[in-house]
Parts: sequence; C-alpha cells; structure tokens
Amino acid sequence: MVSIISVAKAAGVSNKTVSRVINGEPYVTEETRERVEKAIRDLGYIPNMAARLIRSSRSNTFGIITDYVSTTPYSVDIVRGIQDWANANGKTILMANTGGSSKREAEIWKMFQSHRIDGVLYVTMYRRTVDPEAGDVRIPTVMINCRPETNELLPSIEPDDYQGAQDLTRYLLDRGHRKIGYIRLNPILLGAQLRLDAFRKTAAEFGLAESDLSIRLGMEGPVGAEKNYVFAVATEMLQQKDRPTAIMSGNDEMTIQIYIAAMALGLRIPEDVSIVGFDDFRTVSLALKPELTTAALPYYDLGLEGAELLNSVVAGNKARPTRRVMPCKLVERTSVQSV
Amino acid sequence: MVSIISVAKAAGVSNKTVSRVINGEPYVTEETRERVEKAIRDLGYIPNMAARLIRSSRSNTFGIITDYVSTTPYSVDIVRGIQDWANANGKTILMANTGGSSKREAEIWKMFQSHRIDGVLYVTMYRRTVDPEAGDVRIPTVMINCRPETNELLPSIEPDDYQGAQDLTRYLLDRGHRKIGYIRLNPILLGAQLRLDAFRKTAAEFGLAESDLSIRLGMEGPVGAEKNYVFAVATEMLQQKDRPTAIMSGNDEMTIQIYIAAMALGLRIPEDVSIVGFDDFRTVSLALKPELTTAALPYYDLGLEGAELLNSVVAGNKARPTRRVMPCKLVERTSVQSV
DNA sequence: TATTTCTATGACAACGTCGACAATGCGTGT
DNA sequence: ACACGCATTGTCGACGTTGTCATAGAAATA
Repeated sequence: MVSIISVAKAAGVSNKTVSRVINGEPYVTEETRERVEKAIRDLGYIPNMAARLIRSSRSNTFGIITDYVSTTPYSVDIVRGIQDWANANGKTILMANTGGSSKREAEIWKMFQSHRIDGVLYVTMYRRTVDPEAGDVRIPTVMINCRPETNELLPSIEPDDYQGAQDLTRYLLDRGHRKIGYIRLNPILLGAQLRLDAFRKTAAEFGLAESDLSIRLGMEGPVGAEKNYVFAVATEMLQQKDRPTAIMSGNDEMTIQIYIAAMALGLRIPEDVSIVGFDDFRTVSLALKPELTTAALPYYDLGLEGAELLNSVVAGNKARPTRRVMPCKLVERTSVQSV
Repeated sequence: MVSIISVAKAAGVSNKTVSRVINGEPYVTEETRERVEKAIRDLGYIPNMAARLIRSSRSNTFGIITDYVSTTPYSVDIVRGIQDWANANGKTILMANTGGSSKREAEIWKMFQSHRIDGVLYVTMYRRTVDPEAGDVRIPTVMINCRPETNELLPSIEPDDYQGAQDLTRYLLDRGHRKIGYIRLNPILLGAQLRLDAFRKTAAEFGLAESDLSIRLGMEGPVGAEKNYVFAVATEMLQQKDRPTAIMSGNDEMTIQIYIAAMALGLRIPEDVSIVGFDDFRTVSLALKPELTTAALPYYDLGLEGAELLNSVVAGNKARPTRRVMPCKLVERTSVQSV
C-alpha cells in the first residue's frame, strides 16, 4: 500500500510536508503543494484512517445502534438523514442493529468502543423509551425517536406525534365531521398514546362528547409480533347504525385494512367515509386510491438533526441536554371529504 | 484510553503476553492467562482496532455500497442478512449509499479504501445491471441483486425471478385459471423482464394462447420517479367483457391498487378474481384481506450468502466468479381460488 | 548592521498492536 | 553431567500518521 512516505520520496520532500498538504495546513509554498499533489495523484495515494486515528485519537466516526429500524421499512428515512449528514460533513458511519437482543447490544457497544467511535446515535423503530447499555465508558449519545427510560440526561430528538394528531383531528373537524372513529396503534408505543390524547383533547375542545368518538384498539402485543384486529374492528365500526363519517388510524399500514373493510361493505371513500392515516408511508399512502391524507412523520429530519446534535455534543458543547421535537406535516390528498 | 501496556503493567507481564492472551495464542500458562484477564476486566480494556489494522493490514471490515436499498422499504432484508452474517463472524460493516449519484459513488470507494476495507458488497434496490466504479485499486467485490454491466468477472448473487414467476403461474394454471391478466413492473428492471418471460413461457407450455393472456404495463420511467398506471390499467382489465379470472402483478405494492380497483367494481377476491403478487413485502401482503398469495424474494438469504461469498473471495478463494441464483419461495395465502 | 519575527521545511517520537526473534528454564534421553 | 527439545515469556521494531520542536533562510524592525 502506498503511504505518505512513498509520496514524500516521489515529491522530494519530508513526510511531514506531505501531511501538511493533505490536511491543508499553512506554511507550504504553492510550488511545493503542487508537486506533492501531483505525487499523490500519480501514486494513487489514499490516507490511512487507522493510522490517523491511532495518532490523533479522533475517529471521525459515528455509530448507529438500532433495534429494528435499519431492517424495517418504516423508518429507514432516519438512517438516510444520518447518512446524508455524515456524507456532507466527512464523517463515517458504523451501523449495527440489535434485533432486540440486549446481549447483542452489549457486544455492539464494545465493538463501537474498539473502533473508538466519537459518538452514538441510538435509534428505535417505533417511538418508545429505552435503556441504552453503554457499559462503563461514557460515549456521547443522542437518542432518536426514543427517550431514555432512566432519568439520565441524554439529549433526544422525537417527532411531535401530539401536534400531528392534533392537526389531523382539526382537519376533520374543520370539514364538518362530528362522528369520528379512531383505531388505535399498539399502546406499547409512546407515539400511540400521544396521538390518541391529541385526538381526544382536540375533539373535546371542539365540543364533541366522548360518545361521538368511537375509539377501538387495532393491535397489541410485543413489537414485531403483535396481534392485528384492524380489519375486524373497522368492519364492525362501519356496520354500526350510527357509523362515523370519518376514521382516523394509528398509521398508514392499518389504513389498508380500513379501506378494504369499507369497500367490502360497499362504502365509497371519501363519499361515504373519510379516512386519514399517520406516517405518510408512501408505499401505502400513494398506492391507495383515493390517495391517503395523512401526517408525515419527519423521519429524515430526525436523522439529519440528530447527527447534527450529536456532532455538537461531541465537540464539547455541554449545553443542557435538549429534548427536541420535530413537527409532523399534514399531507393533504383525497381521502377526506367535507360533510 | 487504557492500552495493552497499562494492562501489562497491572498484570506484571510484558505487553506481548497480554497480546497473546487477547488473541488466544498458545504458550501462556493458565495462571498467567487468568491474571491478565483479570487485569483486562479491572481496567475495562478494549482492543484498539485501528492499531490492530495498522499493524496487520487486515481491517476485518466489509463495506456495503447501495443505491437506495438501505433507505428504501423493499429490500432492507438484504442488509439484515449481511449484518447478521457479519455479527456471527466478527466482521464490521461500513455502509454508505449513493442515492444514485455516481460522483457520490466515487467518494464512497475512496472512503472505503481509506478505511482499508477487506471487501465490498455492492447492493442495488431493484435487480438491474450496474457498473461499479472501483477506481484504480481492485477491492474484492460481490454484487447482490444486480450484475456487472461490463463483462468483468465479478461474482454476483441474484434472486431467481424466473423460477418465482414460473411457480406462481403454474400455481394459477393448476387451479384451472385459463384467462390470466398480467400487470407489468417497470421494464427497466431486470427482474421485471424475467418474470414476464416466465409467465409467457409457462402459460404457453400449458397450451394457453397469447390471446388468453392480458399483458399490460403498470409502471415505467426512471427508478424512484416512475409513472404509475396500475389502478387505471387494473380497472380497465377487469371491466372487459371477457375479463381474466386471475391477475398476476409485478410486485405486492402494485397489488394494493389491483385490490382496490377490483373492489370498487364490486368484485370479490378471490371469488370473482384471484390475485397474486410478487416479493412478499409483508407490510402489504399481510395487510391485504384476503391475505396475498405471492412469491417471497429471498432478500435475507441474498445478504447472508453474499457476505459469505465475499468472505471466501477475500480469503483468496480464486475459484471462477460465480453467478449464483437463489430460489423464490411461493407463499400460499388466500387470495386465489380454483375455478 | 544587529536583532527580531515570520515563513517554510525537516527530524524525530509517539500512538497501540503484533510479528520476528531471543532468552530462560525445565524435563528427557544419552 | 551434557546436549537437546519444548514450553513460556520477553525485547524490539515496524505499521502510517501527526504533534512537537528544531532549523534555516527571508523579511521586518531597531
């Protein structure tokens, strides 16, 4: 492998001077710089990160620990956001996922440490509380889409589920809906509770009674192996004599089943029932006809901002640990009609 | 940071002996070994990979280059397969995605080289031919879900789209369907062509005439920004006086639209039309009611086998570059009925 | 002209690890 | 007692970089 020394020889300078050129340090004549750069090109020299790290003990690498996120369709955008940030800022990304095993998680922390990672982004697929097992050594960590279980003060970034559900509820209310069904996401998930709360409170603020709301559980059980009642629940809900004119649901995926339940009963969307989702999981929201009105989870921004935040933490910005929240954007399509 | 030297001091041995213990080398007394291990635990020593790499010039790291795969719902299982293999075999994974930009791709190769990666897994989201821009230095590379455009002899692993579509077609034929519709995937994709060929040939072998087949294009255009005609095409197909009794489609995502088109026309699935997908993208195939009969793409295995193959290439197994093909498994659910 | 301040460069050590080789000590066969 | 083989441990240097400090002119100041 061609090293800094071969370049130095070829350019007729010392290795330190080559190092200076590579790192854009001052005190190099234009003429020398060019000679060195030519030698670098000619020899196809590429700096050795390992050597650099060993010398300077800064790896310029972030680790991503996920549970299922990297391997699950929903929130891959978080990873994309992180990667784009890393790309733009010359950082390297080491990625590993626990698959839910805490033994595996411990190994990953160890592996990260052996690579002298600068910081860790702890990402979960569904928003929930977690307890990262950093081990003894304290690596700067930022939590994305989740928050620490203990009261440790780790900075975190989460989507604003409350605001998203509030916007969605208002959207329906503004369009005259006064009987609204709600099919709930797995209650284990932090976001599920917040969305439901927002729905309830917003409806109440508008003067709807609890009896105008038809709230049903759509799924439950351990993440990754939950029981799914959506189709049955939706069918039942839509068969009531006094059925809701609109249905909100925990996420877009559930919405597929609501659509099918409605259509199987001969109901048209949105003429007979309006439907809104949550997430803007486009594989679904755009494939449904009519296309789905939903609230977009800011996954990409979660990743981007999370990386940015981690970077400032690593840089020693001790400022009080933030718990930042990113807004959900309402995406209006054609699955809702005024009544 | 605690190094091998601090451990050596603590245990009262030379650093080389510590090294021996860490690497499980022979010629260490049980007693010494225990003393060293205790010191390692007490001090929380973790080996420095960078130093190890610089000394041995083996990074034990594989790089994954993807176009959109890591950031797209469909084929994340490939990545999961790779990660699981890496995990089981003590390798580290560096991941980067090009987002389709070839400038970005060149940077990634450079970055990988600067980390002295042992090998690269080149993964694409949709099966297609590609032209990896390795640059000057030759890093062992295995292609997953794609194959080299040029006739370079790079080993590759791909799903057996032909066999999958063949199985699916036979499945319908065996159940008495003699009028079959087919809504095509974007023809840019390698798999799309193979699936269609398999459909055509298998139907012909069974004695169906071309006129029994209703083959229509469902989407076209550049990957990531294609035009989608599925809903319209499906609606049209199902309104024909002599409509097909079964519809095959390019992938599960398209199937959502076919379901909705059918239901909007008052047709029941599978009583009035049978439907099969392709991919077994479970977010969709399990959410649809009735659940979708489809062919599962062996994404996970593609990743697992790809990593395994790369490992053997890196280990110097020069054997002729393989082009391996992994079978698709037919997943029978309830969207098909015999006629 | 003498002295100080820059600019441009190089020599050298150190980072943490492991490979090559040397050294020590103990048992075995002669 | 002597040479030999083998198990156990240690010494030393090298990997590719960069930080520290030194050096040598050139330019600026007194």
